[in-house]
Amino acid sequence: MTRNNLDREITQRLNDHHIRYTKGRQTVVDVLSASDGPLSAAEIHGKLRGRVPLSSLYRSLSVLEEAGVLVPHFGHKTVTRYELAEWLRGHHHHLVCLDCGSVDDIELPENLESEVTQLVTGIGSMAKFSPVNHSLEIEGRCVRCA
Amino acid sequence: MTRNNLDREITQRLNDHHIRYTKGRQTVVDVLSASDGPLSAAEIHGKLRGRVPLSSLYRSLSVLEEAGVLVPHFGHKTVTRYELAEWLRGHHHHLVCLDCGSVDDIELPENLESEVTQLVTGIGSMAKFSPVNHSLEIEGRCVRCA
DNA sequence: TTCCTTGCAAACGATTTGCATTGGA
DNA sequence: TCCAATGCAAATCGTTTGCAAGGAA
Repeated sequence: MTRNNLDREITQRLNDHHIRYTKGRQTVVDVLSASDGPLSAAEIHGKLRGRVPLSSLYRSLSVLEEAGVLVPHFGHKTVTRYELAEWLRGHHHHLVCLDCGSVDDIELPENLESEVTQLVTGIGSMAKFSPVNHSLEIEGRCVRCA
Repeated sequence: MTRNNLDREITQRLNDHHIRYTKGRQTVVDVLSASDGPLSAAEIHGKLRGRVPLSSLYRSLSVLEEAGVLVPHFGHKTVTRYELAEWLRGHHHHLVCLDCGSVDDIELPENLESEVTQLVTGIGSMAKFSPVNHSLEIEGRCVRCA
């Protein structure tokens, strides 16, 4: 999705939720959309050179999460990382490096992804569970740490 | 795995690591092996009616994690939940309920599981990533909340 | 004895909240 | 104007750590 499209979509969505798309919130979205993996509040804070106070960041994050713009990811450690929601960022899975702790997104080719979806559907009916979404979390070593 | 087997395996493993399998640590393992999903320190503390102080629980958990007996699971929220490691508990995936937050384990029939494994292997070579383990996290609604 | 484990209390780090101020519709 | 959004500082909550006491080898 182009940056303009992203902006339009989000503005729209926030309007629907009667939430303002303020400068601070745009900043958060900008940083996250430029990232290739989920980021924590502290990481975003760092990328903004501390210009936005942490408390405001946390507030922006939770507002954007409620609106369905962001999704939290709980990879490892005590910190929560966020990324753009699927309808903005596309469906993907995660590669979690056991050594450096980095979390990278990965998009599967269509055929593989549809296999996963079928699997999930099957599991749902097998377990009397109604799947809403899924994520394949793969732990291992990234290229840098291998 | 029977409870006696479990005990023997763990004792062995801890011996190898020069770590004592004390009463407190056994208690933690007992509670976790009786559970059908990962539990947080606070939850274990509750099940033990507060008889074991939280700080000791946390210490037991981290010792058992280092020894490879327990594995942390970061489902939702800020709390870390633990469960027995795969070599004790068997490989499985997670069903995370979006409403009540419960995390249930699910074991896939062999054919489905091998599909997942193949997928993971494929993804690894595709992404220059060395998979060590994987987990399919399915979010949705459990029977109770559906 | 010697080293590991435990309990308690204090310390920490991530996140949340109260309150006064600022800013946008 | 009026309510939502922000900044700051204080409060919370999960988790970790220092230190003295208890236990096993």
